Amino acid sequence: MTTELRTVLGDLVSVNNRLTRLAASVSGNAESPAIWRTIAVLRDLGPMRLGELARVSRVSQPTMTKLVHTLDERGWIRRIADAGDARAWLISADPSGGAALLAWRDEITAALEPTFADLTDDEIATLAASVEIVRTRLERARTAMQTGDVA
Amino acid sequence: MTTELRTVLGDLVSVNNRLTRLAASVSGNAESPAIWRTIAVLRDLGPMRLGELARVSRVSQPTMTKLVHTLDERGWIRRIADAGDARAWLISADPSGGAALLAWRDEITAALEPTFADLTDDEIATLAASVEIVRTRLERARTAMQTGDVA
DNA sequence: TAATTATACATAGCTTGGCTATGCAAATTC
DNA sequence: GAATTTGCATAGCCAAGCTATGTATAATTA
Repeated sequence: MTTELRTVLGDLVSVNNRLTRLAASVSGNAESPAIWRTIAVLRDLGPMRLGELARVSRVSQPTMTKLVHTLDERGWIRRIADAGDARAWLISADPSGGAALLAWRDEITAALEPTFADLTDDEIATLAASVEIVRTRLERARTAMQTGDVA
Repeated sequence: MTTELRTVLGDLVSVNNRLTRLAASVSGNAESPAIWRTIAVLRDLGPMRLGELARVSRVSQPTMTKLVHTLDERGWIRRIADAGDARAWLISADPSGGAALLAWRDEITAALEPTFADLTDDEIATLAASVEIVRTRLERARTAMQTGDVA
């Protein structure tokens, strides 16, 4: 029923909010979630223009300009001039950026692992299935957005 | 196996990161995730001292002082003097804060619903189960922390 | 009991992530 | 060729996060 779907969605966002803080705090807090999110998007979806990267990441274009600047300073992305449009850049994840992302994931998963160590195989499968469900909806929201939809 | 657990945990944090942005962007962005997270913690766990609220929320004490100040301005929490310790306050969710939280949840879930509308009952159950799994681990991390543990 | 140490919260000051408004140059359209 | 649209950058603001430090109360201990 719709009521239950809404409840679950609300709980999902709420719990995620706290999990994100937990992940940030168990890592050394060296880099922000926004940095890792941006690299992850680039790795998952491939090189794209700055504006599209902003839309996919659900941040404003100026915010993405800043993030890309920071990532560029770290050497974690490449800016490739877009042949055919002198205004545009293609933003691509540098291998070092991917490596940094993996290192961060290692760090937080190692820190979180004890707390989740007693999960059964079924529970792990449940989490994996949920990740897939949310991932497909994020992708859907992305493509819907491109066609002018709201959510 | 452990490898798969780590992969799932990393994916979970990554996907949540993007979902949090989606939720923030579909809402009017009127208030920050930190505000809602704090009220949610107070509602779930009941009144507590500012310092404990900071630890549970995984933010520093000065950050929580600021958040509580903002929440107080909105009238969404109450500061109750702790009888027996003149330094301490008990922070309690005001009914208006709970109402504001529910209104925000209504807003974001209404906005997200179309994207998730085609979920089967099984998929909804999977999401609900995941929420419960993560919630229990957050609670475990909280109590472990109080006994001096790291994660 | 008086002095010391520890605790609870507040303040100061910084960085980063987020936003809107605006500017500028290149593409596109008329 | 002029006007409009588009893509990114800049400016300037606020909130959330941090560390370092201050201040008052508790707790401890000499």
